[in-house]
Formats: sequence, C-alpha cells, structure tokens
Amino acid sequence: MREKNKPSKYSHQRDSEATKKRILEAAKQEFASHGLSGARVDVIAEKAEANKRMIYHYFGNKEELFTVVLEDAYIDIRSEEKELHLEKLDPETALKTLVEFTWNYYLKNPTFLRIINSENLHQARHLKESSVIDDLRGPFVGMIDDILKRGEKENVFRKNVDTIQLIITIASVGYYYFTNRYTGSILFSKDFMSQEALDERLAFNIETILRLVKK
Amino acid sequence: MREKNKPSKYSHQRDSEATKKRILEAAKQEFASHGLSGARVDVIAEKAEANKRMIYHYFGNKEELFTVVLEDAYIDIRSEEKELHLEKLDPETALKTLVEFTWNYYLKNPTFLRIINSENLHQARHLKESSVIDDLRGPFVGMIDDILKRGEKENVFRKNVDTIQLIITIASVGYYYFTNRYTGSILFSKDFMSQEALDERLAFNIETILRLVKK
DNA sequence: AAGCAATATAACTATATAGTTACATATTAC
DNA sequence: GTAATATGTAACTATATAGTTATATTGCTT
Repeated sequence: MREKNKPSKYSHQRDSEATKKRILEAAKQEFASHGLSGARVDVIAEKAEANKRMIYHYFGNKEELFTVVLEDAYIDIRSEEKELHLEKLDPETALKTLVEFTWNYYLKNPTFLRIINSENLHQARHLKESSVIDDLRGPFVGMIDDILKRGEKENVFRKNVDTIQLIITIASVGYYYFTNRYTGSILFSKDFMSQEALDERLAFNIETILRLVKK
Repeated sequence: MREKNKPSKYSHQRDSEATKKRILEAAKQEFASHGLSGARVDVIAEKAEANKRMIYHYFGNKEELFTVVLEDAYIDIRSEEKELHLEKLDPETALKTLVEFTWNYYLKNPTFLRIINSENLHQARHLKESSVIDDLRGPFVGMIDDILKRGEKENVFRKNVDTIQLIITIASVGYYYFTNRYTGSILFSKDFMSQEALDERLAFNIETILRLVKK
C-alpha cells in the first residue's frame, strides 16, 4: 500500500516516444563505443535515463535493439544523400560533391562507421533479416550511373567506368581513413584528425576520384 | 596420492613453445571472429587444446593476449612486405606489385583485418603501449617514397604525390572492400567474394592507383 | 469515477565469464 | 636420485550480464 506523503517515484511526464528516442540514441553511442558484444544493456538504460525493462519492452532484446540502431543509421545517411540533388549539378561537380559529402558525413557521424564495422564483424546477420534495406538497396547506384553517363556524353569522363566500383572506391578512401585513424596515427606518427590532415586527405580523395574517371 | 594403475592424465608430451603457439593461433581466430569483447577465454583454451590456466600463465590476461596477437599480425605483414623487394622493380611494376600484394594479403588473411578493426574500435590502446611497432613505424614509407622518386625521375609519374596519402589509399581500396563485404553484398545485391568480383575489384584498384600517380 | 492499457521502477534470477587456487606430473640441474 | 622448476589439469570463486517478475503510477476510454 502506498504510504502517505511519500513523493511520487515518477518525477517526469510520461512520453513513450521520447523514451524510445533516448534509448535509441544511448544505444547508438554504446554500440559505437564498445561494439555489439562490448555494449552493456544496463549502461544503455542508464545513459537513456530509462529503465532496462523499457528496452526489452520497446525493442525485445539487445540484438533487436542493435538492428534498429543499424537501420536508423542507413536511413539517416540515405536521406541526407537524397538532399544533395546531384542530378542538378554538372558531372564533375556532382562527383566532387559526393566525395565531399561522404567524407563529411563520416567525419560528423563517427558512430555510423563503428556500427557498420560491428555489423560486418557479425557478417551482416542483422541487416540480412532487415526489410529496411529494400528501400536503400543500391543506394545512389542509379544516380551515380547517371552522372557517369552524362560525363561521358559531355566528353569529360572516360567510357566504361564501373559504377559500383566507383561508389565503393569513394566510400573506401574516406571510410578507411576514419576507422583506422587510431592505428594509423601510431604507425605514421601523425595526428590523423588535425584540421590540416583532414583537409589534405579530402583534397587527395577528390583528386583520386576525379583522376579515375576523367579523360 | 596417486592411485595405482590409473593412466596418466597427460597423454601428450610437454612442449611450452607449441602450447603457446596453439594458444596464439586459437586466440587470433577467436578475436577475429568475435572481437576483443566477444572473444571468450574458455573458447580460446578449448580451441588451443590447452587449458585456461596456461593462457594466464603465458600471457597474463585476455588484454595482453590480444596485444600479442595484434603485434604478431603487424610483424607478419611487415615481413612479407619486405620480401617483395620493390626496389628492384621499375616504378610502375613496383606500385602494381604493392597493390596486388596488399590485396592478396587481405584476401588470404581475413583475421588481420578483423583484428586491426577491433584494435581501432578500442582506439589502438594496445598498440599505443606496444614497443613492437617501433620497428614497423612508417612501414614501407621510405620504400614507397623511393618508388615515387624514381618514377618522377623516369618521367612516368607526376610530381609531388604525397607518399603517406598514397599508402593509405592503396590500403583503403582493398581493406574497405573486404571488411565491408557482408553489408556490401546485401546493399549491392552482389557476391563480393566470387572469383569474378575479386578479379574485377583488384583490376579496378590497380587502375585507380596508377591513374593517381601516372602523368 | 471506474476500469484498463500503457508506461515506468526496482529487485530478482539464472547463467556466463574472467581470473584464481590447489594440486599433479614432467623435465632439468645438481 | 632428488630437489627445484616448468608445464599441465580441473575445480572453484567473485562478479557481471542479459533477461524477468512483481508492482506501482499515469492517462485514456467509457
């Protein structure tokens, strides 16, 4: 029986959507910091200022929570990519814009890279079961294909550059730099994250991609 | 007290070096498969046909075991790189050889990539404390620098290509392909590991690197 | 305002896990 | 041969962990 004058345990208003959001954000951070295995459900609950019971209530279990975090990550980058409207830019500018966007997205969203890495460590078993990817299958493939075709027609790009290989390469040159920056900084005795180093790398990446496609 | 006629529990001969090696190999596999946090010491002991007690005896603890596995990984790739003798090849062949070697090393040593990824998830905290890297600091930097200089002199390479950026790029285009092959295969609906896909990617990478440095 | 579903808390449980201890057997030095 | 040391096994322990249960409060429906 409730005691008289005892203050309520529930100090804040209820808001299931807000609670879900806080859990997802906390989970994203925790999974990114420690990987799927290293992440602790208790810590996620604490960071989210929620309760472990709520995590299981809203998301089922740790694996399903990870799946939602992963899906959200892909949805987010995909929606930002859409906003670039590369189809409105001339081929060379479009390609340069994509390289810069990819680079800056990785720079501003370190959790993205770490979560994708975790998923690959686990052989993409969560993504495999996800239906969300259907909408992002071949993200941008059509768009990049169009840029390459326009470049060919305008005689600024060479013929027969493989679209998927190009997309992979654009991702590679940024992704690797960021995910391997810790070992890289030691192996090369160089701070990979200084503004100077970042600027230099982005410029080099743009050059790499343009040299690859230009006549 | 030992019972009469009871067969010895120790069926095989003792060999500390062999046991250490078995532990290291098992640890490499286990860390590569599950990451540092996901790896289980009991599983390593079992796989090594050794005993947990031996792991702690020879390596101290899980973290130190990981450190040795990591150090061994770097030592191995470094020693294979040395065998290439790129200094004896003409600049273009040397560069092509390095791209091929890097690609094939990653292909044949999937554990390497996963262990480096784990170490980067943990912000290289093991490598930071390791003295082994002193010998591999700037691996090949001098060598690649030499290739670029020779190429310049022979008028086949352009001037002022940054050596470290080039090394990072050579690693990137292979590393990313392999570590992200699980999510990549889903996103692009394409088997990244078919012989055809592998051949195509290697050829593309060679083209990417040569276009980057050639006049 | 009564009943009910949704939201929340905290305490609990079964199990897994890194690391330890006690002890046994083999090998080496003398 | 014997003592000391290296190598090995198995059982144990303290703790951490994912997931559950019991219960309380809120807010919505009627």
